[in-house]
Order: sequence, then C-alpha cells, then structure tokens
Amino acid sequence: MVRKPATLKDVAALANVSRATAARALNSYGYVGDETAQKVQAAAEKLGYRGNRLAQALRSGQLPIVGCILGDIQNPFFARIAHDIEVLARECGHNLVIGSSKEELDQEISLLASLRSLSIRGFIVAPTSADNNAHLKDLIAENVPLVLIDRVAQGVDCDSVVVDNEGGARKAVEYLIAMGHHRIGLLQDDMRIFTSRERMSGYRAALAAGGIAPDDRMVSVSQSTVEHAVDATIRLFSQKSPPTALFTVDSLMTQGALLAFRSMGISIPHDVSLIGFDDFNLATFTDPQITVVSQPVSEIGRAAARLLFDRLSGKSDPPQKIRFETKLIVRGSVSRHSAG
Amino acid sequence: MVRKPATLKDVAALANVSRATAARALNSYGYVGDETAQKVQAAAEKLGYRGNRLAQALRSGQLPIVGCILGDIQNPFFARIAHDIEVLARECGHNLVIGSSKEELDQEISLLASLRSLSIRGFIVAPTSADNNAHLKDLIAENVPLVLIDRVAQGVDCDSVVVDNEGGARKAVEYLIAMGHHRIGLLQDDMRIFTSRERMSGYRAALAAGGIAPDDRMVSVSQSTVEHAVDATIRLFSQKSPPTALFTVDSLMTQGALLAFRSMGISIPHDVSLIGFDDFNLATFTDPQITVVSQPVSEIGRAAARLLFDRLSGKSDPPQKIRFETKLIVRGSVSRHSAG
DNA sequence: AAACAGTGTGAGATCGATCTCACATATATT
DNA sequence: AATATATGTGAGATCGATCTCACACTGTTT
Repeated sequence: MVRKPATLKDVAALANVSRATAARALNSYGYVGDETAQKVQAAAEKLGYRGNRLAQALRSGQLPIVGCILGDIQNPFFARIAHDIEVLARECGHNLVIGSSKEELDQEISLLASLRSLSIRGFIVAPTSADNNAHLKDLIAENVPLVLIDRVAQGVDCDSVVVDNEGGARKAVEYLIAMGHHRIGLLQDDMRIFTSRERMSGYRAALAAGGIAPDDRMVSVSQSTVEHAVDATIRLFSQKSPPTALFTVDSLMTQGALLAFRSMGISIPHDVSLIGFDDFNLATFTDPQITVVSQPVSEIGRAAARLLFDRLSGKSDPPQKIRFETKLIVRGSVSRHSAG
Repeated sequence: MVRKPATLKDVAALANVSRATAARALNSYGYVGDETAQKVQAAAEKLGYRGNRLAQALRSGQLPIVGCILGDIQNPFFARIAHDIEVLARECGHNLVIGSSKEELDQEISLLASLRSLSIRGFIVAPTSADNNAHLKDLIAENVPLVLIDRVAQGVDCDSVVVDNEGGARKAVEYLIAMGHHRIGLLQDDMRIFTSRERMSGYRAALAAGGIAPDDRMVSVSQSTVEHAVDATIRLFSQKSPPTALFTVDSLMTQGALLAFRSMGISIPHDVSLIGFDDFNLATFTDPQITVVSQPVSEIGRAAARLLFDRLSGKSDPPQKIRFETKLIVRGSVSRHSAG
C-alpha cells in the first residue's frame, strides 16, 4: 500500500480552511486567527505533513542544496573538507551534493551542468584545471554563487580559499637543501592542477635559491592515488643516480612513496629523505615519523562554506580571497646528506 | 546582468508554436511535423534552453538524485563506498547527496527527513542503530527504495549489503587464541551499531569456543575516530593486567591503537599482538605489518548502488540480502604468547 | 458522400506551495 | 452614523514542464 505524502491541500481540507490559510498558519506570516492556526497545526501533525521542497523550490527558483565538486573524496584531505562543508550546510538548512571530478575536466564540466539544471543554489569547486574554466566563468556571469577551494582558476573572479602552496613547498625544499641534499626528487600531480603548479614553483624557487639546476629526471608525475604513486616512485628511484631526497605533493602520494620505498628496500631516512605535503594520521606512527608541510585542513572547508553561505544570504562584497599559511613540521624522515 | 535561463515558453514563443508542441518536439513523443520540430530545435538551441529539472521533477514527483547516509565520510571505508556509489549513480544519470549521521540517530533521522522532503528517488543508508528504525520502516511502508549498507536493521525488510562480520571477528580471535593469547582485548564501537554487535558476537563466540570467560575489563568502547581510539586504547592498556592481544573493529580504531601503543612505548608484536577489522593503505608499511580482517570494500558500494538502481528501474523481486565474505590476512602483528 | 484512420496542433489541467488581491468582519476614530 | 484601521480568510494566479483532450485537416476506404 503506497500512501502518498500529505500535501498542503490535504492539511487545509482536514482543518477546513483554504490552502492559503493553511500556508499562513504553517509558515507564520500574514494574519491568522489563533484558533485556526492551531487547527491547521494539528491537522499537519496528524497527516505527518512535510512540505514538498520541490514545489517550494519551483516557486522560489532555488533548491536548498549546495553542490561541491572535489577531486576525490577518497583523499582524506577532501574527505575532511567535504565533511566540514556538510556540517555547516546542514546548520544553514541546506543539503550537500558531492561530486568527484576525478581530476578530469570533462567530468567536472558535465557534473556542473547536471547540478546546474537542478537549480542548486551555489557551488564549492576545486577546479581541475587552472586555465580551462569557461564553465566557471559562466557561473559567475549568471550570478551563481561560487567558491573555489584548494585551487583558484585564472580569470575566475570569486571567493576562494587556498593555502600557501608555493611557500610550503619552498620551505620543505629549502630544508632539504639545508640538510645537504642536491638531488631532490619531486613526486607531483598533473600540471593542469593549480596546487601542483604552485608546489612545483615553490620547489623550483628553492632549488634556484640554493643554486641547484632543475633536472627533469628528478620529477615524476602521478595521479593522486596510493597505487599510482607507488609506481611513480619506483620509476623515479630506479634511475642510475636517483634522488637522495623526495618531496611529495599530497598525502596519498606520500603514502605511495612509503610503500614503494619499502618494496624497494630503501630505508628512510638512511637511504633517502622524505617530506610530504599535507599531514596524515599515520605520519607519526611510521618509523621514522614523517616530516610534512601541514595545512590547516580543518579550517579550509569551514571557511569556504562560510563564504558561500554569506553570498547566499545576499552579501555582495567584492570577492574574498583567503589564503592560509602552511607549516613545516619537522619529524624524523630527513637526514643530513654528506655531500657527494 | 542576470539573464534568467530560457523556459519552454520562451522557446515556444520564438518558434511560434504552443508550449505543447515545443515539448513534443524536444522530447520527441506524439506527432510533430518535421518542419515544426526543426524550428523548435533551432529556437531551443538559440536560447540555450535546458529544461528545468525542478519543474520536471515536480510533475513526475521525483528528482534524479539518490541519497546516501553514512556514518562518516572521513572513514576511508565509507569514503570508498561513497565514491563507488557516486560513480554508478552518475552512470545512471543521477546525482548523489551525501550526509553523515556521525553515528547519531537524531542526525540520521533529521537528515533522512530533510532528504525525503526533496523527493529524492531512493536511499542507501548505513543505519546508526540496529533497533531504532521507525524512520526506515516508514520509507518501506511508503515504497521508497532503500538499500541498507554495511549494516542491517531489525524488522526493516529491504535490499542490503553487508559482510560476514561475525565470521571475520571469530576468525581473528580464534587466530589469537591459537597463538596462545587469553587476555584478548576488544576495541569496539557503540553497541547500537550493527557491525559492532556482530563483531562483538564473533569475538565472544571465539572466546567461548576457546574456553575463555568473557571479561568486561578487556573491552573498551570508543567512537570511530583515530583520536577517540587512542584514548580508549590507553585506558585499556593502563590496567594492572592489560590484554596481551587486541582486536579493533575498524581501520580508524586500528590506527588509533597503533598511535596509542607508540605513545605508551608498547611494541608490536613483542608486547602486544594486534588484529584490525578492515584493511588500510599503510597496514603494510608499518613495522611489523598489521594483520587484518579484510572486507571487499570495492564491491560493497557498487553492489548497493546496483540494487538501488534496479529498484528504481522498477524491479520488484523480494529483497536481496548480499553478504560478502571476509578474509583474515596474516601479516606480522601477532606473535605467539607463551602461556602465563 | 459518408465514415474512418492517421497526422498535427493548441487550450487548459496538473504537480504542490506560495503570494497577491479582494472581500469579509470587527474594532476604533471622527 | 460614517469612516478608517486592524484582522482573518478564500479565490485564483504563478513557477515550468508535461499530458490529456479536443479540434482540425488530409487521405483512404466503403
């Protein structure tokens, strides 16, 4: 037996009033008699009435949902962000639709299109590509609230929350150089991605400042999964003269590098030094503990959500660009390299 | 300048036909003249018409969205599941709304209510409570497709996907007993949770089979986060006669236990043996590698999504209950205990 | 010529909630 | 008593897409 959810009409009928009056009673606006209001409340209660948000949304033009397009929820960094956004969204009476772009521009575009046709109120996006962003510009042109997170996109003028990727990478590599390393490997993501570019550029800047010529053989590109990172690390360290230190651009890659080193019998920090971008749960469990560049993960999602909901509630200040600092946390995965 | 999206009415006006005809042309049903159809297509093209899904949904009563309520996306187990569901949902032309219950029944109920008012087509839920599930029964009574995942709920007769929790836990504890352990600790989740119950019951069964009396002092309850698990482990191992082995019920707890042991100077497997339920990335990186009960994570989300979309496409077989096997993966975190 | 099938189109109802407007009453003010 | 003001309520329009129905027209069959 399929009983349909009760509609306002049902409530009105039961309370013996018009739909208009029922609506007034339930949403408390306009004039309603006390008695009438109570009758309506009781009727609504009895029928288990819950408004149909679709109908409400059709009138108001907007669904109480915000969309969030991230690279990959399986990355703990994004999982944390998604979680924080969801909590804040709920506080603001909104639900959250999550989509993974899998770092593919096509996915990002089609996902965005599909969410837009739902009349979703606003978006938080970690854009896959730093340049290719007509779809994001469209959003802005049509005045749909958008907050970029973790990454910004050229020519897209809107609120954003990122961290100091370049500074973080530079600090890490400078530290490696100060510890005597010259052949410093970089395990990085696709260069389309904003963070990858910035971290690469911090890496380059530190090398330059240390008088070290960049060497393409020291750089390996990998998708951001543990498995791909394992392979990329193995490639990097199978060369005749492999790096003596490695900087990885996210925690999944760091974990991949750890597993690769283990399988190759390379020991940290004896054979190779390691610094990862983004801290992770077990970074302090491994032996040695892993030195990392940490970012304030718990702030990022909340900050982005706050920006978005400010916009949704009508704020129209110029776009706000938040940039959090990163911090080098020195543990035990880097050792001094006696010059060679 | 905020240009509103074009409506069917606009298209019809531009093409000089009625809304009905425009709809027929665009959705290709009923009779439409060739010429007329082309005029309409052209008009739609020109205006960049994309149908308003809200309006469509209001008529059809359903939005192409499925909802998914999990314990916590930050748990890699759920993150993986969410990811797999999202991929399959997209293939089926649906979007995915994700909510975290944070293992609180209230959250689960309010989240469900909020999603239901959106006229979402179906749900995949990991119920927080094994008993308290009137809200789930409501779904079934109202014929809303529901798939339970990771956990089932009493009296809720619907599709479900779980693993053999009891068997997995029993195998783990039997193995510990076979290795000479008697004081076997259990680090578990709240007993409201189905998996917790089942794993507990496997633990008990193994103890009983091994002739070991259950001892409440060997059991510690913790929320499923690394931080809480650290505390719970410390409590458990601060007793006068602590366990010689520990079984943890999920990977976050396993990680918490590892961190706790490190901070207490307890070494694995020398001082204590450890088996965790649910494998994790770094389980093979730690020294020793961690012995775990693994579950086929990559199957679970996909199986659940498939069941759900089968229902959505009208299948009305009796509910299907899928139960995957678990596997004890012996690594190096368990050592033989010389009887004491 | 009459009846019928096939083709093409538009008017209007519908989904459910909300809002405007008009119309009642009741009380207060001149 | 006449007018103004406050208070309650309902009829009907609206949001955008879709669907039913009625109506028209062509061509075929008796």
